[in-house]
Amino acid sequence: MRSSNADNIWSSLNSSQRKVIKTIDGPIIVIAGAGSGKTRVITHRIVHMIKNIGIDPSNILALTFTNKAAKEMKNRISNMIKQTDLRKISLGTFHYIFSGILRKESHWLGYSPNYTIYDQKDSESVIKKILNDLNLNTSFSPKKIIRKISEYKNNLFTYKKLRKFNKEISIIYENYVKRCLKAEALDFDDILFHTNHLFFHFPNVLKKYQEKFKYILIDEYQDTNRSQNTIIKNLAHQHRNIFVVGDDAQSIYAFRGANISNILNFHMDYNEAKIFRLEQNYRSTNHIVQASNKIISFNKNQLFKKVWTNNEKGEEVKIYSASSERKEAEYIASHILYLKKKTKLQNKDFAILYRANIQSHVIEHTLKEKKIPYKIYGSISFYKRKEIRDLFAYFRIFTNSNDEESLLHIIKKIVSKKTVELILTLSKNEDKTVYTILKKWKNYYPLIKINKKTKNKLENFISKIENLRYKLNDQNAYIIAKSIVNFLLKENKYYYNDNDFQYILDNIFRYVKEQEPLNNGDISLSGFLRSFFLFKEKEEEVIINDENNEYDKVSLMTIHLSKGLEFSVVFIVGLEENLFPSKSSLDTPLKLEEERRLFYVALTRAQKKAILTYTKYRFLWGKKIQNIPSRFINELQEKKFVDRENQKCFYLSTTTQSSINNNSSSRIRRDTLFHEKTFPKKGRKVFHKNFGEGIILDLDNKNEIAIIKFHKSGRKKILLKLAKLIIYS
DNA sequence: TCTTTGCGAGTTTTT
DNA sequence: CTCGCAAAGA
Repeated sequence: MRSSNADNIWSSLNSSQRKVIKTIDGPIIVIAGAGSGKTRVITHRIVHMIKNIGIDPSNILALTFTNKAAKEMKNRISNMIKQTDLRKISLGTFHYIFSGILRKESHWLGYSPNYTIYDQKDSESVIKKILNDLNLNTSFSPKKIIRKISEYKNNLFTYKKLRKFNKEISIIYENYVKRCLKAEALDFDDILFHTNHLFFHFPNVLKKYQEKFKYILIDEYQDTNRSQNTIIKNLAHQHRNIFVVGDDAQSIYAFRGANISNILNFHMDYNEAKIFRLEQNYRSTNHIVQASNKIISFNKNQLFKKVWTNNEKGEEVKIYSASSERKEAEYIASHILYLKKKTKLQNKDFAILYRANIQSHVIEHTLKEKKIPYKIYGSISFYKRKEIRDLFAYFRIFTNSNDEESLLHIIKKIVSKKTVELILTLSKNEDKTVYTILKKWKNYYPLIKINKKTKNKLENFISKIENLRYKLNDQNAYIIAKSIVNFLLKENKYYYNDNDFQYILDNIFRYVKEQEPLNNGDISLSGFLRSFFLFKEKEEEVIINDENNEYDKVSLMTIHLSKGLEFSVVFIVGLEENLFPSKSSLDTPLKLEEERRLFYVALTRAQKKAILTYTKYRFLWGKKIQNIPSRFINELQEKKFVDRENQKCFYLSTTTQSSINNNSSSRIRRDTLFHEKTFPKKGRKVFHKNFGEGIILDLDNKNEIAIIKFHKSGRKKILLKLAKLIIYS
């Protein structure tokens, strides 16, 4: 029997979407073009499965790549089914879902359920210690090493297998794995890697989850890496009810190990698989759809698909050429104001998308100047603050006392470096964790040479921590966190002694509360930490410059972050060779195609209007560079759907362009052309992020260092290469 | 032991 | 410039 609600399920769908939803059993792959109602298909399918077919919601596993997508899906479903049913669905990101399973099954792997999650900073610091300990002098930075290890893990390559190919990295990798195990810590890749390990070595556990997850749905399948795909294959092996949705044209995470061949090879893994295509675009105007089709046609590697639309033609895709990045930003700002006046558009209907985060500075400044409220998506800044990192170190050792990174972070502030080193050596010799040594301090301190004061300090510290841990056992996250803060306020005279801290704490909790729909009511401290460390990267940072209008803001973000979103008007900025496509992508055709897909993603975010901008000169990384317009602009040279707002900008044919790219001497010559107005010059007015307004008094002969007189803070030497400086013309 | 100073390195995209 | 680290100074 169908309720009226269930009828609504069908009314908003077209016939091909309905067909996709009605096929429940067996492997299914849906190739869904941009704007074809992908999310709607997944959400309605889930609702249909539960309400019409009667499938138990706890048998459903739905995986997404971003927290944003998971949240969006939950919201949409929640309007159509019972709350109790919603809670039973396993819906979330790969990392979130499998970190939960690892918590439940951790005993198989020798971990505590309260294992710590290491972020990249933690991993880097572990690598640094390893390099120190092993006395290795590699040419690779810890960052590069951890990226390499990450790549291996995502391809399920163990250090043992690696030994033959790259001994040096393999040894570091091995040490890293052992240290993480000892600390009971998992990094992002471990969450997937260990899940694979679990399923591979413990068939009974695998069987349990195969039985539980009878129906598996995966969004953005083109972004799965090997590690993820293997988990899925194992889980789906028994019931084979696997439903994946993807668009090869929108694969933009190859640098993270995403492998398009997963989508191309789906029918090899499941030869009975049914293939559906969703090709009608509901999002964008005809001109935008045409332009994006044109762009993607330049890629050789792709599945056959023809995205089309019945929507109105709309305006042409606009291309604007500015003289400098400052002028580019001004154009964007004034164009927003103009469109707002002319139409009913609000701030929130606009998005400004860029390739690299660094491009946001000038735009932010200009928007502020023109009093346009905006918000910027990116990493959260408050976690970078020292107090917060300290506080979280305490949180983490409360849930997992073996977490070496966090413990050392704290101890370093209490005793000297030398003492820390002595303890570390002791821990190594005795093969005990640092926390164990401190806990049985009476047995251990006679073994090392330290003075009485230090000895007492540590003794004091550990007994207080142990007391508190005992007292707070099993309390909820909020109570524990509050007690820790109080404890710190009493103990340490340093930085936190005011309401400031309470405010920050409230912020953290509010943030996690916002994620609650994803977190299914887990209120333990380790649950809190898990969601915090898995979600924190994606939190949006809102810069308030208009208190009255909390929700109506222009969005600024990288194109990567914009995936899955849509806006009426989209600005894609900085369309210049070496920036977009990025410099490092130019050496291989494969990387270049990924950049093109990235551009495709950007363009297809737009519903009504897309505006592409590029500059002739850009002040980037300390140099004034004369830019060549991006090849993507060239690829759109079709009068039908493109409108060049201001000029006959100097187009180069593709052949000329590539010859310029290959010829580095001509590029150097271009770099040295400085007749543009917004570049540093004596007497020019500037604005500095910290020092405010000023005037350039002098420049060195390479134009690298400027002497600037600031109205407020006086004379300063400024390194142009790195200062976030805005130069007025 | 705590604070100050000085130096080198770093810019693609992120779960 | 900003961050982190190491060595010198108080």
